[in-house]
Amino acid sequence: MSKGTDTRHAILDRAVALSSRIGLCGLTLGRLATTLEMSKSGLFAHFASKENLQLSVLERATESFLGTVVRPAFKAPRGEPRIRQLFENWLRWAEAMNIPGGCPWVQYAAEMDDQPGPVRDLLVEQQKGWMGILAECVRRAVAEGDFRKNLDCDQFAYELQSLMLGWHHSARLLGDPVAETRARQGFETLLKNAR
Amino acid sequence: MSKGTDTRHAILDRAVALSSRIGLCGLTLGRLATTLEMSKSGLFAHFASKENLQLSVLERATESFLGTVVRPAFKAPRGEPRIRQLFENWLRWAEAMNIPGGCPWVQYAAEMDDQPGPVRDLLVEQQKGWMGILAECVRRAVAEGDFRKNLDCDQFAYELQSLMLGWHHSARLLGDPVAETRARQGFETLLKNAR
DNA sequence: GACAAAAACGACCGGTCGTACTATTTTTAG
DNA sequence: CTAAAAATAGTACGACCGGTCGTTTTTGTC
Repeated sequence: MSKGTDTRHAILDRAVALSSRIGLCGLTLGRLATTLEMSKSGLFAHFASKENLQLSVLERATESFLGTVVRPAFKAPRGEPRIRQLFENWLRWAEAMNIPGGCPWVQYAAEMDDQPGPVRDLLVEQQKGWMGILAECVRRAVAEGDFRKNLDCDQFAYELQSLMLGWHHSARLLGDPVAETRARQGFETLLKNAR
Repeated sequence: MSKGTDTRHAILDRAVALSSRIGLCGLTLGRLATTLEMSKSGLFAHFASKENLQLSVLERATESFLGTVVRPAFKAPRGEPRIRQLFENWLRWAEAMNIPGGCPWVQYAAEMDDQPGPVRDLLVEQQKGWMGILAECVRRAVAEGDFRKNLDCDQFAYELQSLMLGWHHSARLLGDPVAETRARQGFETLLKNAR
């Protein structure tokens, strides 16, 4: 790997971590450069524009998410076990990837939902993709016989996603020590109702 | 009412609306002043600091929330009807108050969860208060006999809050046309499991 | 080890940020 | 009606924003 792509990766990893705390808009070239101990202009040269940097950050976050949450879960057997693993990996991925601000998607989703443009468009596409993966796994679980035949799979995905957002809110903002227990219990209820 | 407090209210109403789209950090004095057609310094004089403005915005948002969501719901009978009304009012309050960016709390929660300071502290206090109201209503519903005796009321509040966050995500970011239907269905499931 | 290409740098641009101080206008009370 | 008080506007500030440019340093190849 050439030096260029090497630093680019380092920049993006740091950018994902930083933006998980302060958002994609709050992320500034100067601040990012400082934490990387490099010059702002040197950093800027890799991306040509801030918007391009933001898009690259989103792409890097997806790579990370797929590699840490999705792909490992697909090693688990189809059906309920795989959904369990997805949930479990999701709970862990931010800390596993040393992302200090918790799941970046939660941050990005809230800040971009009223900021039209290419960045939002990409984010929406990525989030729809994730919801699609989730729903597909549920459909698979129905096919496997783990869940009842008449289950509304998109509804299941919706409620699971909601639980994850709720966990983030409760754990990160409110600092509730039992947030994870609550999320787990909600998840079990969700499963029970699906069987 | 004196002229001063009058403009102050006008400023804060506009600030809540604006910050629902761009957040408390993205909210700038200059931009806020421009939309109000007044000078930046004239606006600034009302608050003495940006942090103070942010705190005032939070207080104004709570006033608005209590007046639009909570108090009207408390006119409904104790128990399940009141919880139903809380949910219904919550779904409507952003548009009812002409807040263009959807529920400001969702925005604030995501952006402040890693920004220590008085603003975050106040927000956390407010959100805990809201969760407390929610849980208290559930406890009341148990006492009324609408819900089962062994219901975990805090868990109920947690899952209801999650549903609301999920609705915001699905409706505002993904633009899912059935988001509200999904939220309602999740709510009904929640109620059914609680009876 | 020479040398071109790639990468990183420092200085600087116009503009906006929050904030401070002063001046002017408007509101209010006697 | 008028003078004090309150509200608003004007101006200036240092810091930082995204972005440009020319220069220097590093890298990879022959």
